[in-house]
Amino acid sequence: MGRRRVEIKRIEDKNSRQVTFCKRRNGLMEKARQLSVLCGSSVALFIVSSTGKLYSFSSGDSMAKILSHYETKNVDDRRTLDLVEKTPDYLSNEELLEIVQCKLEEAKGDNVSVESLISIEEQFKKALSVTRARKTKLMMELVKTLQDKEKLLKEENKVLASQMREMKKLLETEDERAMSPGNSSGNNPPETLRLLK
Amino acid sequence: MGRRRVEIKRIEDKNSRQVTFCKRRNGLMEKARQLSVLCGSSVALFIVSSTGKLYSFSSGDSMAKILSHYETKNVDDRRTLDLVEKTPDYLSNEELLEIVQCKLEEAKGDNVSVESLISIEEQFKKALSVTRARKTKLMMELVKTLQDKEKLLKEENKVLASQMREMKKLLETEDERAMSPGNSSGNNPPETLRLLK
DNA sequence: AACTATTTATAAGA
DNA sequence: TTCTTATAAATAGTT
Repeated sequence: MGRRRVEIKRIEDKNSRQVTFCKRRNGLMEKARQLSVLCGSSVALFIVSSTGKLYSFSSGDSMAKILSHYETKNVDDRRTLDLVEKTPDYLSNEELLEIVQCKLEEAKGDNVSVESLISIEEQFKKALSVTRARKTKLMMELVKTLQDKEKLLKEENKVLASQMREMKKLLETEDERAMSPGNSSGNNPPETLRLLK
Repeated sequence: MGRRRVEIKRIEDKNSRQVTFCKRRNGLMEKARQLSVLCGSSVALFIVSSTGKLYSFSSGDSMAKILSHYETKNVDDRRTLDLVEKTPDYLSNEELLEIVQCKLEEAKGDNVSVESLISIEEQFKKALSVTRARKTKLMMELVKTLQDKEKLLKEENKVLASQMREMKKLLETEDERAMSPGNSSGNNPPETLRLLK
């Protein structure tokens, strides 16, 4: 949406990359806000520029709410995982074989054609494939969710840690002043300095 | 950007809210991806629908770079995941079939017995089973690791938060003292108290 | 930081 | 639901 169409690949020119980053970051944040308002959904967005600066948006009561959703989602995760655990696919082949052999046994006396049995086997295989694919997909999604979650928590951690540092600095500054009140460096007049802290 | 301008406020009609959610969620995810690619920035996006379903995007790379003390583990995760992704087990059945059929073709002119072919097939199946089992195990372990990591990070978070509360309390106490100097239970002289403000 | 020519996203309709 | 289309919005290149 500009003067010309742009390929989605890393912008090599440092300057225009910076400009684009700024523009699109703002756009993305605004879109995130709009989604959360329009649809009443919780949204958390973290952007780290290539220079390491963090920008974040989160809707309403923010991370706490989203994290509480995670709590409930964890239950779902467990359920999914249990389901997956109870589908030991390395047995399915043999099970399938067994079932087919069972059918074969049944058909011994009758005039069931080999062709129809082959077709049955193919059907079983197809069903197995589908199930297996679904299982893999589920697990991949679960892994992705967990990795994203990890990132979110790390970000939250980082934010907390930086707030901590700020506070510590504040406390230390006050301690220093308490120890040597006259020592404050600055171009501000003393009265202002006192008030500023 | 539609047939008419739309105010950014909660959509009351449940149905069109759902439709809008779906459309804008996709749009937002795509925008997030584009930003991360174009500008080489790390982006993490979490969306929770009003019905509680979680959608997330995160750029694969350098988020971890910034949080370097978790880096090595993350790299391992990625590697494992890549490995797993490159093992699409729902194709294996057909691949196996193909290989066996290939063998069958080869053996056409020769006097290879059906028995030996069956044995070859069984061997293939066994190998497949083992691979599949190993893959599942790997994924399960990865999921477990990630869940443990999540727990750990949450703990760390909790600790940080409580330390924060402690500090805040400390700061507030000092503010109070500053506001009413005569009331201080302190060993600090008045001059110091004034400075603490 | 502002300005537009364009592209892109999407609201409403089919 | 999915596709189509008219229009609003975002933004690439420019000033």
